Amino acid sequence: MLHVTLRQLQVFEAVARHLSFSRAAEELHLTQPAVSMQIKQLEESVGLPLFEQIGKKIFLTDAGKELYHYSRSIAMQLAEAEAVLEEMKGLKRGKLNISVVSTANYFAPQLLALFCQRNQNITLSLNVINREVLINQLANNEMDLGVMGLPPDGLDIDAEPFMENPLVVIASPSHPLALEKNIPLPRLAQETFIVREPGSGTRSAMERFFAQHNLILSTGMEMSTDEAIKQAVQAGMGLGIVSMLTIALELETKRLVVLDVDSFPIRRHWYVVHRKGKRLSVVAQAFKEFLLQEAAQVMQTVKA
Amino acid sequence: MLHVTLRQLQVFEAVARHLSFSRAAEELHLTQPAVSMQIKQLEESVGLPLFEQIGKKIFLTDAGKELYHYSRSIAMQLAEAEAVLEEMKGLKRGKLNISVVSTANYFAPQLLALFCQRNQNITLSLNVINREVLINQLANNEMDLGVMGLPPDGLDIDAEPFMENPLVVIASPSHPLALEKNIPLPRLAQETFIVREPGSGTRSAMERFFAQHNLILSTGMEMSTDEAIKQAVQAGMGLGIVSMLTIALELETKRLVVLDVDSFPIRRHWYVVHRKGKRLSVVAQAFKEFLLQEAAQVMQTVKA
DNA sequence: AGTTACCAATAAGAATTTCTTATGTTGTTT
DNA sequence: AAACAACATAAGAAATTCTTATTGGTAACT
Repeated sequence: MLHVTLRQLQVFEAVARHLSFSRAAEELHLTQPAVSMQIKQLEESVGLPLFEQIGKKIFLTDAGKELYHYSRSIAMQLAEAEAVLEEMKGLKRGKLNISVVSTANYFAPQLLALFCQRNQNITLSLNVINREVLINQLANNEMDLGVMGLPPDGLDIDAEPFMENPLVVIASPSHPLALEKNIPLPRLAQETFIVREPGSGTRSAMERFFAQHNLILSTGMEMSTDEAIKQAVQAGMGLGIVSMLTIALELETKRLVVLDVDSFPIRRHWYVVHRKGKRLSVVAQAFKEFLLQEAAQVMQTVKA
Repeated sequence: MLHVTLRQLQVFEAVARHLSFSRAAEELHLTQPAVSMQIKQLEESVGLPLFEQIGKKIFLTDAGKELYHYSRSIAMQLAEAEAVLEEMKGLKRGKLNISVVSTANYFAPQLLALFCQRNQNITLSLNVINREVLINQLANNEMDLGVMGLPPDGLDIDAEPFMENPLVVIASPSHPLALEKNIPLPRLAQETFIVREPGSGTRSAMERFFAQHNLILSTGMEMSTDEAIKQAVQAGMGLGIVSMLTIALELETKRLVVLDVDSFPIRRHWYVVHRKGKRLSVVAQAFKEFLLQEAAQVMQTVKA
């Protein structure tokens, strides 16, 4: 490999531009011998003379002309790199890789949209995956930030709650319990529940809740999305437990109702998570703070 | 300006590629701490972290990914520059700027063509100009090599003869002297000569020759090209003095004849010239040697 | 848990590179 | 011939880039 230094190329570029060692030295705030030496070394490692002196003036040799071309090109690249990195420091630009758990799909896009609107030039990629995959990504550092309902225990995770995530029992409006008030919790044991697949956050939260209250719930069908559960509940196939945030539309259009069960809603939160010790990029840090400080309020506004 | 070194970028590129400081150190035949330091300095001058360590593995940050892109690009440029310069060293490639005096136009192209044929990848530019302009270019280092009939005295010129350049007297076949033998030189004083413009090499050689032999020649028309002189002589407007090389075609087709005058032909030579002290490029050097060693022979062959 | 292995960070000093000052050489100008 | 302008050269100072030796932290294996 050619043993040229960037310094040599910079000096060379200046000399070639001025066609003068002394002028170049001035421009670079160097002494003239320093320039001479750099050029000499450069010529040495290139193996060809780059300048020729005819009388008082100096000229570029053919080799010099070629190298001048490349020097300028490299200088351009560097300047561009500098500009890009400088922008990244100022949050003006950056990439943000976010993974959210399926359920968050009902509100995350709105938050992301708002954040992007405020901070132009940010390239954002949103990954909607289930809880298990997200935990995997977290372990392998394949994303900047994650949003999930309940951070896992084992791993070293930095998780902070930023918004409420009430789980409620939903039913078709025609369900016998639809109009009742203060339904006692044990009453649910008689009902069939349509649940998410094992590994889902909602599913495990639900199981833990029933276990805590010494209830055995009869699970009917398993569905892999909240959307499917809502459909099944609407069709009268049983009750469901979902995040309040996912059913705004169905409540409004009276396709579903929330049952008034004792001890409900289950009070949970949405967490923004990243692996402990991960150095967040400026953009990621900004988005995290945006979530912590404004997400709850923003979602309220949207709902109203 | 960013104070990055090429070394830093090289080291960074290796680390980014291997995602390991130790592997990069091996590849570069360095110790691991050396790599650590280079990266640290690079991060310092960039102002952003380039890697992040999660557990045992390291990953590129966004800034790192950007810089990686530019590092590779710069490395490519350098490799390309190296290849080009390496080729130039080996004569495989190069540029050659040659200026020839107008008269040389009759043979120079053939020589150049042969040289180019032998050495592919050489970019050649041939400049046909008159003697005065050529001397100017010589002084200003605006060309690699020149070909002229008589090198100027004043300047520091390195001139070497490489081929004969006999000047002969030409006439129309219908001219009274056309068939005479051993025409005495003074006889020419009665004839009218069609000559090149002042400043032309042929013109001054001619004037010097007549002055040496104490003859006053009567010049009729002045023409700025040898081609025009030949036309005029054919038309019977007088005699001409031109280089033998320029009239091969006309002799063959009997449009012109060479007069058998005493002391003729004027024995001159073609010279390859460059400013003294000029560092000839490898290509230029090669062409010069080609002229010195083969030109005469090649032109013989072509004529025959 | 304790041990081992691996990887990167840090510290100190050696080797190398890159500067500056001082001076020499060459070609141009007066 | 002398003065000037421009690059080359030499020697030593300053800065950098290495190496060796050591520390700290994480993961894997008894």
